[in-house]
Amino acid sequence: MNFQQLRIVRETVRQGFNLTEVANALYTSQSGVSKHLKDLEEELGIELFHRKGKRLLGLTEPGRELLSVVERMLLDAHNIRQLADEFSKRDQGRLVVATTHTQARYVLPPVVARFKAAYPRVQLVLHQASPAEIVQQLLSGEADIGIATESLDGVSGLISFPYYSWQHTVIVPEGHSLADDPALSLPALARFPVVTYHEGFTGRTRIDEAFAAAGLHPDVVMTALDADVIKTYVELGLGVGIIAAMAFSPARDKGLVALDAMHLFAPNTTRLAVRNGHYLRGFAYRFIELCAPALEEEIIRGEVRKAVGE
Amino acid sequence: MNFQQLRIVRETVRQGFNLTEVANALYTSQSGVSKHLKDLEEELGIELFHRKGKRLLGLTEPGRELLSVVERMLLDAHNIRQLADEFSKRDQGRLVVATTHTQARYVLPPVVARFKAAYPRVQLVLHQASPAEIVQQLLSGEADIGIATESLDGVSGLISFPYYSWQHTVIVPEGHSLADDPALSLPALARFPVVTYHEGFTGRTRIDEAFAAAGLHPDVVMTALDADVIKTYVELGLGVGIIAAMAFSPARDKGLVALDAMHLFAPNTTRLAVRNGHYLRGFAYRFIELCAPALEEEIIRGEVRKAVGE
DNA sequence: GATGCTTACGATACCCGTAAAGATA
DNA sequence: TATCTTTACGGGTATCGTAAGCATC
Repeated sequence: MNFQQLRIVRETVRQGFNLTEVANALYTSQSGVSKHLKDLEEELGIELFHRKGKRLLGLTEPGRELLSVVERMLLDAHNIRQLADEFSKRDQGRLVVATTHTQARYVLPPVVARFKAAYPRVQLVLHQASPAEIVQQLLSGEADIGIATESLDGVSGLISFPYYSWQHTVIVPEGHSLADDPALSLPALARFPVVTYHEGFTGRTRIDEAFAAAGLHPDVVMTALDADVIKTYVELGLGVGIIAAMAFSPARDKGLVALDAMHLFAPNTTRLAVRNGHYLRGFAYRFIELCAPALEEEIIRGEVRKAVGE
Repeated sequence: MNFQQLRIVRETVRQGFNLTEVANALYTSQSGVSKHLKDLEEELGIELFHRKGKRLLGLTEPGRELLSVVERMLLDAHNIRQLADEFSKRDQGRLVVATTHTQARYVLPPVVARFKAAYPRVQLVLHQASPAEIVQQLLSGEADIGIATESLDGVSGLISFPYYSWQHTVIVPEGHSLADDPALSLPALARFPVVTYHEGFTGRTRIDEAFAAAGLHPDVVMTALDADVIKTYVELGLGVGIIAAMAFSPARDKGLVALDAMHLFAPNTTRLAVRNGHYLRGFAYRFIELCAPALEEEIIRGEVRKAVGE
């Protein structure tokens, strides 16, 4: 049993049991992949894969049990390297943060600026992605830290922490009739076509919940992934927009007016997540502290430790 | 990085940083051991060991952190093999139970008999040892299951379960004056020389606590590891004996009388322990169920899972 | 001087990749 | 037929063990 064999087992599952793809992904020959799998199966004395003739179809029962252990072992192998770099490279390295448009555009810039100043030799990579993709990138080890308002909570294999709270705001073109309304209400809002986020993005859940609770069915004429697109179409008069409050800036967004909507939609909690059992470099903890000073290294390490194996 | 290197790292610590011993323990050459360690240190870019010239003295800070990950990886490697055997060998294998004299002699025989009948192809090994040694054997992976009344609780890296409760009894030679006493008391007992277990064995703690709470200082003239030795010397008139109740049998121990002592000493709880994160074969769970039917596989697996990494 | 670690070097076994053959859709 | 897996085989490399050299105690 060696690490290459374990990597091949993991990759075989990830690549949907196509050994040619596995070989490509691991930069090796497909004959070697095939042989390694057979060798491992022979050494262990069990079949790890269901086969139909020469095709691999899926994992056997022992294969499934083995896979979970293999995943942990390869994660540990990665952890060892990270740990070594932590001591040998200290302030050099790479930090991958997977996050949504809203965070990347309106929240993280000051954090990133301060981080880059503090750790100039760390290569900071921002992966902009959907909440679901962020989860995948964390689980696969592609990303070290994930930040999003949706999807991060309650995913097995991830630990997430509340990061900050924010609310939606309503935007309309200057001179819109709603702008005169001293106290905006949901029924008033629902009389206009609505432009807002896609489902599963940037607190869209809270928006739908609010309308549903009021028994309203707003006419959502357009959904977008980010506030910039929404603002563009609100300016064109397509409808009223509902966006994250921090995405609106009076100075920048001339021609638009933001209306207070704190009383209409429940607050959203953006969460910050890391993979369970994933060894983080020291500067990763510093990045998290820059985001939310309350999340100190010891707190996060403690949570991760508690949850290992869950 | 390969498994041999990791095994060598672990063994180097276990053997007190003597590479010659490491080579012997792993059945390989000492030059290879030396080279493997250097190769690994070079690959990781850090020093794992403190050196004074050519001698290894101990782990460095990164070495210590690495060791804990290495231990888990090697445990996982072992788990993979166990897991494979579970499917390929089913009812064959080896089960090592580390336990004390008292359990081995007076409690486990019926369990062992039933287990052997149910799993004739499993090699059942009983390691008789002191509670402290049992802990060591569990932690090192030498033993699969540990059973003892002392020491097993609260050891980090082990999970233990209460197994059953029992009490001490007082034994005296036939015709001894204490035998006429209708209600035995601690002061009465303390007037005679006492023969009982060594400290750290078979509930000795409870005995000491009881006397201390009563402000008594009994004259312990002899301590032994097991009840058979104690009985022998009580028969010779050396003193009164305090032993585990299940170690006395009127039919077998002629010449001795057991006196009720339930009201004198607190009850003892014998515990059953397994190593955290250690994959157990199916028959190991069956053995545990034979000991204590309430401890089903799911319960133990659940506890182990909860505690991983603690 | 005894013990213990490192380096050098030759034999071996293992791993990888090319190529051909066999199986599946 | 095109895709995919297995088997066979040769070249390269890494690992292992012997032996010698050199610190440490």
